[in-house]
Amino acid sequence: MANLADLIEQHLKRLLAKSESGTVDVGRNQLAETFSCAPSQINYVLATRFLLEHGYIVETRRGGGGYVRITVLELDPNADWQRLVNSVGEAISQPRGEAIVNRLLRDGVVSHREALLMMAALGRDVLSMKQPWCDIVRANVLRSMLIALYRAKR
Amino acid sequence: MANLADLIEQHLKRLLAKSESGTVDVGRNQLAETFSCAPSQINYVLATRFLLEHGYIVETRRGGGGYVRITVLELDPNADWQRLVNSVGEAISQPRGEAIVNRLLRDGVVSHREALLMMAALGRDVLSMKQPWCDIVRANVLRSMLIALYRAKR
DNA sequence: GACCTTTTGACCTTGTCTGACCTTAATGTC
DNA sequence: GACATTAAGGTCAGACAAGGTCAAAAGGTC
Repeated sequence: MANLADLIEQHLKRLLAKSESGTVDVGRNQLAETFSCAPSQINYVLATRFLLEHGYIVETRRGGGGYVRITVLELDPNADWQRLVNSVGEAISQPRGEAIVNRLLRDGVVSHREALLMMAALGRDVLSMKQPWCDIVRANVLRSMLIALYRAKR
Repeated sequence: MANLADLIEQHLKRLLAKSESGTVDVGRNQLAETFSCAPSQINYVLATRFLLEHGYIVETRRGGGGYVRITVLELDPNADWQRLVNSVGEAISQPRGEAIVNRLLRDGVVSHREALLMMAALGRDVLSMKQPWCDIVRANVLRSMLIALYRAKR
């Protein structure tokens, strides 16, 4: 438990816990400097510990004034959302994706227009690829949209 | 958000929001003076944030009494769909895709939630592929969503 | 020793900012 | 009116400031 990646992970999670907004901005190079490591080490930590599946959103920007922004999603493990997001899985077919959207529509979670928008993004011909990839990308898109809705909930 | 270009962008957008006519006239050198930067920095901001695809028209005039005039170009949701869909093209980068969505939001064509939904579907890591394909799929997704919105109009 | 995780370094891409030099328009002078 | 002067804005290459990627080396674990 004494490796760098764990230390950096803890550091970031402490920062997140302290922040009101559930968001921290850090500089990749600066953070690497603090921990005396290669900048790409920061990417490793982000890629292994701050995945969407773990309830984090990482956004970055390059160039002057660039940053790494981490946002924590307070996912309630009992909430229907969590189950919903899990139900998407690694890959999902078009009919199963549409079924999820239809249920959201029926339950009044999304509007008619929102449902149309989601359907439009899940179409087979839209994600014009061969089998396994098509379903994987569809799962990514759907999961990402579900999380966006969840975030918009407040 | 600590870079000059963003500050100047915000400044100009505030001016535009305050203006009745949806137009502002500024002096390039004077503005550069205000922000203590090179005049060409102003051109950089105009070229990266006030393009036609962002919904702005920039006109300038040189010589004595010269000016930079920025006009907000409002999207007409009944007429501009064709052009909008065409502007997506065969392939589109994430920033350009987001610019289109931002414009839809700005002009009240989509709601906040709808915009979030669209953004969620356009993310880099969501369409987890390498270059040209990533942009091609993003274009398909965005085009499909625009068409869905258009159809929902009736 | 096979396998997984961590760490680094070389090289890449994107975004910002400046400075030197260019073009155009208005105004003043003869 | 011709010409010079002055007052704008335009262009572009290049420096600078981030973050991204990937493969290979190093370190742990069983």
